Amino acid sequence: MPQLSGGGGDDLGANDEMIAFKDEGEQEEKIPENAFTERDLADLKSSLVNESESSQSPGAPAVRRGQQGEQRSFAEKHRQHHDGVSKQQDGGMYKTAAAYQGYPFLMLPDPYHPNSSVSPSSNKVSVVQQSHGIHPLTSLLPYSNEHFSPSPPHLPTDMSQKTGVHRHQSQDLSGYYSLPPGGVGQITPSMGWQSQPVYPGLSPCGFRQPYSSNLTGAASYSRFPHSLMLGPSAMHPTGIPHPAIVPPTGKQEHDQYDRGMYMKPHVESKREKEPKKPVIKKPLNAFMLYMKEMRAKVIAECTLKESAAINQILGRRWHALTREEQAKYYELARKERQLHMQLYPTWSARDNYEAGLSGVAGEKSKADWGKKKRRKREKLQDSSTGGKRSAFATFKEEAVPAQLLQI
DNA sequence: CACCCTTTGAAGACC
DNA sequence: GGTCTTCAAAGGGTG
Repeated sequence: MPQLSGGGGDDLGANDEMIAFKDEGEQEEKIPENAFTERDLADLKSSLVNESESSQSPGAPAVRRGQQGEQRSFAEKHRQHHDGVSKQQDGGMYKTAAAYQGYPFLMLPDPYHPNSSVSPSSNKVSVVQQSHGIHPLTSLLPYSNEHFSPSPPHLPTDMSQKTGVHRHQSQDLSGYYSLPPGGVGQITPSMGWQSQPVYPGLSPCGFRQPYSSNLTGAASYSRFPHSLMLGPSAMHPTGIPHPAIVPPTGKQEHDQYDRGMYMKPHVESKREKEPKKPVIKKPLNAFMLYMKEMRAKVIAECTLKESAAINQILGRRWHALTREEQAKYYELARKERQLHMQLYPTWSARDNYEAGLSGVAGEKSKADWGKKKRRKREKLQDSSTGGKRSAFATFKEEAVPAQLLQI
């Protein structure tokens, strides 16, 4: 059963990792242009995506050599670079945190201002605010500034009401069952920290932004996500319909979700016969929340559609976020976890370990389960000599448009 | 049509 | 306790 990590220790999720992020960015920023000559071709290729996204920044070195394989060892790198590289760029914002002294605030000046967080041109990919894209739990969160208040009203208040939590939720749930002022409809506006337009009109991918997004588009978002249209299949055991309960249809779940799926059990006509156990999805972590929000913009800006490539860009952007910016997503994620825990106190991530394979708990045989595990293990073993990285490089080479690679 | 790819983070499993 | 594995989202690509 998921638990809050040490009550309060969960705040901001992973500070350590964020520190690492900064280190990464720092390191990437500081590495000389020619430093990558030592890197393998895969690294070079993989860096191209980043270059493509950062090249729009005037003056930006557009060099971010750190790659996924290296991102895990930034603490070490940090030690190597810290003395030499902490000379600039901290902007004085995080001087109290030694680990952030070298953070490259100039590295990626957040070109994705929130005004473009909604891409009218993207009808397929949702951002976190979009009704069809709101994560089951994300949609429940009141994305108001209160959300990030110094002393968030999460656990104590929420838990204090936990006795009746399954029936009458606390304010966290009000965003779902009855929105308070500043509920879901204000999700995007609340992301005001992103609203500093930087290099307006210049796409992070080196292209003029092909759209002029604005938040008015979000106005059309359903203030009451499809959760309110939930059908019986999405009923929480407590009787409260909740969108985190996903019909166990594997990949289909997304489509169903996007269409207000919970009231459409017939979508899965083939498997209709078998009584399905609803699958309660994991709460989204900070990065997932970030991805949901930013995906549409990246797609619009980069004219990319491959999620893998987009995720790479988003991963880099995530690292480029300031600590404050990330902290807000960590806070959102933390609230999601709390809410999830309140709604599904008996739920465990383990529940989806097997169910997730097919979307139907227990549908997949243990043999299949083991097969997948084995597959991954083999992949990892292969990657010890570049297996994963090679696949990564290959993917990028093929998936990332040539124009992006030529920047 | 299931799975892969790709990202980060959380949580469970395992040693 | 540290490490490994899985799953969250997303959608084009692949076999």
